[in-house]
Amino acid sequence: MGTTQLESVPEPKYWHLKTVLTEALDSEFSVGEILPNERDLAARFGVARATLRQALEQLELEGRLQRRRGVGTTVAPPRVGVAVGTEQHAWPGAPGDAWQAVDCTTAAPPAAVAGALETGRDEPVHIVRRTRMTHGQSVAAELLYIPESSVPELSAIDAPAGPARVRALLRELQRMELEGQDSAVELGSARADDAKELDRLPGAPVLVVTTRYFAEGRTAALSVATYRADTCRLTFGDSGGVEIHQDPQRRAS
Amino acid sequence: MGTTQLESVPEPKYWHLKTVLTEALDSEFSVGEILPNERDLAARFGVARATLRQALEQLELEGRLQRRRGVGTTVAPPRVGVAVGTEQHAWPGAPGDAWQAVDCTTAAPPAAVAGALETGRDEPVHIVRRTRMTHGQSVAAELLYIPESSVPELSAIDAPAGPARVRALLRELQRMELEGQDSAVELGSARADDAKELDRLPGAPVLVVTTRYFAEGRTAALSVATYRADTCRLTFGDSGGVEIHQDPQRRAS
DNA sequence: CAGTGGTCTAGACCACTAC
DNA sequence: TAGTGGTCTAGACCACTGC
Repeated sequence: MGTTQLESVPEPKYWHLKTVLTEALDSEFSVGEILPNERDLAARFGVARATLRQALEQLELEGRLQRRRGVGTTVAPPRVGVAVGTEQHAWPGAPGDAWQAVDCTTAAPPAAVAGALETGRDEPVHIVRRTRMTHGQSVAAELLYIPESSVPELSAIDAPAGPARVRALLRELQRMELEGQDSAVELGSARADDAKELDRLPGAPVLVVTTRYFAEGRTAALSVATYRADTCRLTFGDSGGVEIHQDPQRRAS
Repeated sequence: MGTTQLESVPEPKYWHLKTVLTEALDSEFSVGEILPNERDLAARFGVARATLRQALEQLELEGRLQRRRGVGTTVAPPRVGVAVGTEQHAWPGAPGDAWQAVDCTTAAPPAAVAGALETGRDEPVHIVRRTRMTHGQSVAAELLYIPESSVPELSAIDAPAGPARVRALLRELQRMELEGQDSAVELGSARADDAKELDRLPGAPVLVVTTRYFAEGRTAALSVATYRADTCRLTFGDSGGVEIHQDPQRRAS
């Protein structure tokens, strides 16, 4: 009765480790600095390497660390804010667009895309692959689906391949009046092709932003953009975003 | 020369396993169904349990599975779309608000919050804790920071504690004209208190939505909301969101 | 109580990077 | 070639759920 033992829950080691490392990162390391390797760190903390890795994985997920095979673990810079929802809507490819076209094909859409486009599974769509750069690093890869019926002029003349074709496609889109758009954000893991584009390993956590563009009473285009979750903070709305990390810890100064 | 050996890269086992399981989930299982336990599954696929778990973790991250200690692994329902960016901005607590207050304290703000509020580190803020329910399950936990200077009337009269105090606080806020708001979304991991609120383990992946509310030429309130990343799809914009998962796999029917 | 997922260990080997 | 992080194994024990 009345033992002083509160909190009988033993905190998992990797959780405690993460806390310790977080504090160390805040106080003793600066951005870009390389940490000791995993074997040394594990030994220093007296845990198995797998346990240490569990803590490192979480810190990487939170954007505090960056790990690269063959190189080492470094302290990551703060996440960059990337604007994904502007106040005034605009077609992809409009002036000021941050995206850069990579290539372009025409094929039958995946079932899920066909559903969102409310188009038949048989109607081919143009698929434009684009990437988005910020501060010299690529932060997102996008697949832009445009049904042939959205750009009827283009399919008739069979435009040239490559970048010229992309330009023609987007120019055709912009001739319509954009009636609205909406977006959704969810967590996903990078497919092999996206991972390559983003310089990450397959399965890396990404924020998937799906945007529908409405024109002429239907969905005229669909964009599926995958952003690096470790380095990006997606901003919506009036101004440039907020500088907050989820770090409501109070430090007794 | 010209060996047929393409793709000399050996695909990691857990990655292949994930693919196989994904296909099985699509074709052979229905929502809510329970999978065999991890030890059986690992044996069936001829891998160590840790390897199997790596695949399951990714599937849970993608919202395909739900795992609960002591119970088992079940097939998750599709993610629910939750609206976080309405076209017409509104104060927290406005009519139609999906949030429910839990409690309320007054304290010095964490340093990061003080920065975003552009208030002194010394000025106390009201901290309202709220939760958001959808379809009978809680999907988000929020901390709402309101500087005392944003609700001067309230601090003067020293309102009653509990829910009544929260109502008084939000009522005071709504007397100001909301001049704008902006939001940012980033990936995080659940703190212990949030995890408890969300019925998840600490460290579970969450989408952190940080919203600033502007009034009278400054930031009048700050909301930090953590959404369950496994079950939620955050929607912004005109209509109710998109029904797309990142699943551009084409099935040869 | 039996059965589940969660944590942890002490190894091993592989893929990649840089010198 | 040496050193890094990434994958994988075969165990063990713990915390939690439901009967």
